[in-house]
Amino acid sequence: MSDSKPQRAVGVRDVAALAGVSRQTVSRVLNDHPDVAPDTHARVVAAMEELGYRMNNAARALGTHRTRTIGVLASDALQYGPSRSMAAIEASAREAGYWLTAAFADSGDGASVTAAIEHLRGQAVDGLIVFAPHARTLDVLDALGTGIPTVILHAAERADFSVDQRAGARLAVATLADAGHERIAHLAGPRDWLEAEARTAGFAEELAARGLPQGPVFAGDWSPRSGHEAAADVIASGATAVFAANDQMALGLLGGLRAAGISVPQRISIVGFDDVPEAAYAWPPLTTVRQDFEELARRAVARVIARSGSGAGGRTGADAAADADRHAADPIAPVLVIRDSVVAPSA
Amino acid sequence: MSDSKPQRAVGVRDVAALAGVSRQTVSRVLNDHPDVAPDTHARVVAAMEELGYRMNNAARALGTHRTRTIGVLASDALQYGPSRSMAAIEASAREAGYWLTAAFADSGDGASVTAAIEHLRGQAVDGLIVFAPHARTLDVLDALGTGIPTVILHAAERADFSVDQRAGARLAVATLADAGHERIAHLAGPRDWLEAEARTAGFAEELAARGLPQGPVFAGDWSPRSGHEAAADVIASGATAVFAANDQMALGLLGGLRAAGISVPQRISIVGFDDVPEAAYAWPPLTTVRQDFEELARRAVARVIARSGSGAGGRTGADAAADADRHAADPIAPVLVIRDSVVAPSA
DNA sequence: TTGTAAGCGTTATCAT
DNA sequence: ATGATAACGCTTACAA
Repeated sequence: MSDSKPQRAVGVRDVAALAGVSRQTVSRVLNDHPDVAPDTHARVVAAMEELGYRMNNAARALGTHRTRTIGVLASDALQYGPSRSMAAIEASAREAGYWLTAAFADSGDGASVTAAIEHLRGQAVDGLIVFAPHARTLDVLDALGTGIPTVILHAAERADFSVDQRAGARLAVATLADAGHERIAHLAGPRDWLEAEARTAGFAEELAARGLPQGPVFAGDWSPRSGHEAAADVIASGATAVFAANDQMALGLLGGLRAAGISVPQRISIVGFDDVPEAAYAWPPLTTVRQDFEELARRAVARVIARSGSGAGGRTGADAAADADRHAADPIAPVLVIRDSVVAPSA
Repeated sequence: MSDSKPQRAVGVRDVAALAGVSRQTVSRVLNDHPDVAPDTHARVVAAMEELGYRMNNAARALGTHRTRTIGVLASDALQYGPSRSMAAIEASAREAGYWLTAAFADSGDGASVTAAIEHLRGQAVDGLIVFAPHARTLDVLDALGTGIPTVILHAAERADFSVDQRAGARLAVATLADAGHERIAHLAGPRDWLEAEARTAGFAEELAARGLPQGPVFAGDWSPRSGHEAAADVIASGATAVFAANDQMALGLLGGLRAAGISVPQRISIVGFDDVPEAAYAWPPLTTVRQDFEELARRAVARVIARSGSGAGGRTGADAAADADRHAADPIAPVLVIRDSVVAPSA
């Protein structure tokens, strides 16, 4: 009962008093202002230490109209790529002294995307990183108009930054073709997924570039199940090789082929996409295409911070500028990881 | 050029003016206060609509000392369990009108955990949900003392809420034993992971309960690679069955066994843990133990909100109370998913 | 280089 | 049931 004061948290006021300066000077120290005498600075810092001062972000945000928070709309965050991106984004953001507010959504469901965006806007984030694997996500975004710096990821050619999906697909097909395959099938991702379409386009392109016949395209949904189920179609098609749009489907296909008594790679060669941890230790180890999600995240965060920091904020002019160079950055090149699921065709 | 005003965002002030009431009344509507005349309420709501009013959370937080934000320290969020939990937590939080601020960390690295916690505290979150797969995370947490309602997850018996890891392991071993296996090996997760230890304990318990000899325990690191590498040891041990502490290792082991010419399940039966999507479509489809992460997330979010809402905030008294019933909630029962990787031993 | 004064948009307190 | 007024903790002018 020594003190009946309502336990007020220490604020700039207290620090200022202890250091014998004004609140404003404390604020200057807090914000690394150039014009503070070295020893004043030291005194303030010491006072902060002694009092265990912690900034109140709400108060700062109220004054500056910036929250140092980036919102991430992580659609389909359970997929391998998005989950990797998410973790990498957090690391980059934290390093830059930013916080991350996350919202998840099912990108196939427009309402869920809208809800997530609204949620994030309500949080007054300084910028947005949106995973838009699905074209519909982009439509919703355009319709809503976020009004703040926004970076689109996981949307193939329509993304602000991306790993070159088409190039990756061509790499995969090239591997198969180089091994001598001519009847190459494609196990595609969902048609309304931008990255799936880009991979399918790359598949067709590489085939065309080599004068090879267009192979059959089977529709999957990224899941191991769909890969498993596609096995019958693949066998029926007479293809000697398959480019699967992701590793999960490739793994499922592997199981399905095995179950049907078809040996891989002797009878059918397979190339996947993503290089999930399982890929290297499947039987046979899967040849696949790896994407650099860390680099993707780094670029995205840097861009959002730069945009929000330049003061332009949510002005429409800034948005136009953003649009202008949306496609400027070169896509990141994927790399082929060669393992044992590709050999020359047996016939 | 019609208006040179600096584009001030609409606030309660504007809404109040348009509705012909005071700011305080608008605030009451915003907070669902009981004492507002129905038609006043309607008028205010209409005004908000018309002006496109959006609450400023920073301002609200400044007044209330609460941010309606839950911090999530998602250690090892790339693992299957944590990533599932994360998504589920976000859903629960959003439903309750809360935001999520995420920080990721490598739970094995104390410094990274400390940094993440500090980061989150700086954000003034109302509560914390911490994934503490690693004992060290718990130690760091205790040493730091968060000062706010905190819920521990993914820490086996030391968690506030959990899926019963030991029971799950016993389920797995029981399946193997029921099939007639007597030489059962365990492919364990990292020893300093609490959930790995709990699964190993369950393994030993079930064996003991049945009067079966304790089988060999091989150390893995959750990765498919470690499962793959354990194949040789498993073969050398003469075990006819293996309980793998997670599906990724089980899948890697499957590949390793295959590569060594050992057929599964004919020669060696396997049970995994997690029921990852790949498990059902591996060859053979993997029998495994499924955890209900959604339920886990629901409970965690409910608890954090309840604790932070009761007003006790960061008082030590509340912390003591939290400790008191930390182990009160019954663990969630895992369920066995029977597929084709278990048969009777051949010998 | 440092200090003073005036907000930022909301909620809390006390009236009415 | 509603209003007036003072916080909340910080930052941005503007002054000195």
